[in-house]
Amino acid sequence: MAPVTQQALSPRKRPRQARATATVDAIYEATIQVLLSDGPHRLTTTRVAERAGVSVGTMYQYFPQKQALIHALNERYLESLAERIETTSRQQHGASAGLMVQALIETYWHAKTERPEVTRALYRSVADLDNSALIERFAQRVDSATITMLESASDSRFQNVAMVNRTLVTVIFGTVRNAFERQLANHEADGVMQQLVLMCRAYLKAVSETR
Amino acid sequence: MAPVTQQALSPRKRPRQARATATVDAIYEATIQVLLSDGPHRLTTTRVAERAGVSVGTMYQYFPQKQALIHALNERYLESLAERIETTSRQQHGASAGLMVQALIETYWHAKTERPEVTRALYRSVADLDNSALIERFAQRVDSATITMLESASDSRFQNVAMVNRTLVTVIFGTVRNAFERQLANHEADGVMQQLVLMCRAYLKAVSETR
Amino acid sequence: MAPVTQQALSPRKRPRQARATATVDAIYEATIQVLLSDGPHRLTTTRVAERAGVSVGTMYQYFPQKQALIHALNERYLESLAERIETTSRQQHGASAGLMVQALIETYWHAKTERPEVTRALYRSVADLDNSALIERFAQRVDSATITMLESASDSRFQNVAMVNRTLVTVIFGTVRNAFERQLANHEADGVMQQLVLMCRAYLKAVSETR
Amino acid sequence: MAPVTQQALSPRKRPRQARATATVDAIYEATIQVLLSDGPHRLTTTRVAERAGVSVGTMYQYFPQKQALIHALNERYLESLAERIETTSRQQHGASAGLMVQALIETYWHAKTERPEVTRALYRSVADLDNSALIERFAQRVDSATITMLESASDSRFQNVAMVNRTLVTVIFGTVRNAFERQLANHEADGVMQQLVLMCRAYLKAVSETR
DNA sequence: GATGAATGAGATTTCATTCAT
DNA sequence: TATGAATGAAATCTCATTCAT
Repeated sequence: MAPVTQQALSPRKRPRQARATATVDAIYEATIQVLLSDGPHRLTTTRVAERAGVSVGTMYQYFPQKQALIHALNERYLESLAERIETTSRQQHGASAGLMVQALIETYWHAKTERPEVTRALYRSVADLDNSALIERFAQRVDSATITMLESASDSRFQNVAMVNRTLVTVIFGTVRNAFERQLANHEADGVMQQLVLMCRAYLKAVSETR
Repeated sequence: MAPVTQQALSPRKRPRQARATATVDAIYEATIQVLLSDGPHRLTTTRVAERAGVSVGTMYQYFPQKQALIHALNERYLESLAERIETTSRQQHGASAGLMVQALIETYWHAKTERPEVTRALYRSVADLDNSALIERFAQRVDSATITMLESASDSRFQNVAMVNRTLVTVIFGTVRNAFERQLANHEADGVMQQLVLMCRAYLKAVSETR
Repeated sequence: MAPVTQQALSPRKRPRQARATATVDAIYEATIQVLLSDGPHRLTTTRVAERAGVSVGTMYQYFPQKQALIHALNERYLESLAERIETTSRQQHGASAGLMVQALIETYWHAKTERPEVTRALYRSVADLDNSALIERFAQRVDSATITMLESASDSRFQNVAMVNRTLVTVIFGTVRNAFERQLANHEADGVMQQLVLMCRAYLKAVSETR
Repeated sequence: MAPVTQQALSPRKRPRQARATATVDAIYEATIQVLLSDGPHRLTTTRVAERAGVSVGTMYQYFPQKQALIHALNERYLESLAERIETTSRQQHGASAGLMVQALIETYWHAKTERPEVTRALYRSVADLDNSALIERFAQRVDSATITMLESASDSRFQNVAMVNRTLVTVIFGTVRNAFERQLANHEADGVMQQLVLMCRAYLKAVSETR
């Protein structure tokens, strides 16, 4: 396998013709399908190409390495996740802090559980990929959105909003992932999510000054 | 690759002699080394054997499949982690609930961060392994220990101790993993851990009846 | 294709068992066969392995890259060529300068023409290989042998033996190669070789002082 | 790859318009560039087209096969080389034989060294090409020109002018190539060229009858 | 004519696993 | 029992060539 350079992770060329765009989309979709049906270690370039209904050669026109595929997939996923969180943050602007964390938790949990196999596939796809840059970018977008939200809370004010935010985000994202991966029964998972809301609220009350 | 059967995942034979034990240990150590230095996709049987100073043939005496290696590695790790948590749980028996969660968080965080590369290597080794059975067993040991601990709290009593425990464990383990993986700066990570203690205590206060 | 590092050009491991030695020899022989029968651009790793009667995997145990094969082949060839020239140089020690160049020309010409297809195959195999290091080493061995020889000439003495030697070697080797590659008819090539002897002798007479 | 037929080696169509000529020139130039910067095994049709600023499709209008490109390149090169030699031969018509060989050596050496990378690139481009026909044609043009020249020598007359000429040409061209490929230091190469002149003159004197 | 997307055979290379010694 | 040579299926990736737009 060729060494993975940063540059090699971005698509080799942008599709210029309509045909090409369709091809790229088919490849994305096929990647997810293969990840789901065959698992990450059966995610091979030939399999993806076959499932996408294109030749390997075509795939390599757009993704110069296998890694580029997975990278692009994660990029897309984190992109859409960030957008959902930003949307929630905007919607909760000016609400009470309690409602904010509740909305955040729900958004994230839904994002992870609405297509659970996709989530699982993505978690597992990552093993070989250095996606710390992606994560970093994602974290910054999220932090910026949630801090803005928290600062607008109608009922609370925080001395060290950065730390409170970092704590909340770390706890919520970590807990959701863990609940997801522990494969809790549905009612158990729902219970944990409710308790998580409770917990975050108790925390917010403890660290906020009333406005 | 031969299909992975459950039976095939356990070492082919238990080491009976001192020499054999040393060999197996060398193999474990070598696996971690290779994982760290070469990454999971360069974790090959030849490389591990070479690093361990044995021949591939010998390695296959102890681990009938490559998967068995990784499986055994994770088993060992979770085993020792469970033991540490059980120890902590015993030590905190009868303490206040607040001290309990603090001890739990510290134990888990230390376990993850004292050899961070090993932790990272193990996280990454898992991609292709179905380790849900391992996780399940680990979770049960932990739950049983922490529930016993929580029930002995000197200052609190919980209506639904199972749920409270599940919540705490999910939150703590999830948060720790997330803090670890986000690669927070040291002081940030420490801050989050302190806040996590705070948060868990606030939660416990909210859901407990004074004894 | 992986980038060609210098290290990668030497055999990956030395054969330790008799079986392994036989394998390596078979591979060398097969490489020449394929080069001859299929031409350099049909020299593929699979073809060589097949012809050698081993699996590709085995071949890669000994030659980590396709280039390593060709490199080894050239190394072997230049090695034996250098030996022949050294032998000739020793044999002509103390002879007349005229006999020396005659012997040198004959040796080189025979070496090139006794298995002409092999010679041609090797010339063509080189296109992608940076064999300047090999050539350099070869040139030094040859220079050292021929200078020693020339200095011992019974009938001549040279002011600047290094230059005379460099000239002779460059002219002889170049002319032989060119005669070979121009595909002259046999009698034409023989004629040129005889004239070359004549020419070198005339040159030697012109630049030497009688002893 | 389609089998290479002789007919397929000539450009598919002659450029009739100025635009077409420019395109073909750009392709030639690009071929050399790619050969120089990427080496012969990275000489791909796509790369050449890209460097030439045309599409692959367009390139295939002019060169129906990749081989045709290299063939045409060599043809062009040998063509211009032959012309230079013819020019020199005409200029030296009637001069002394000594001046003739001197001029011939200088012409050839300059032709090879004025753009050394191009020379090297061309040498390496040839591996897979059967260019014996080209060489043959080139040799005949050269022979015819140099024989005519030699026959006009003011100071010498040769019994077997064909053989003398063949010898001179083979020696000079072979030596120049070898000096070039051995990568001699500049002063060494210049020295060899001067000695070569000396040598050829000594030879001519030995084989000629004074006129 | 020109373009460049698509093709797919085929090349290189890896690596889990076996088995003769 | 230990060794490590051998295996070969399978993976990644390339590139000459075609052809729809």
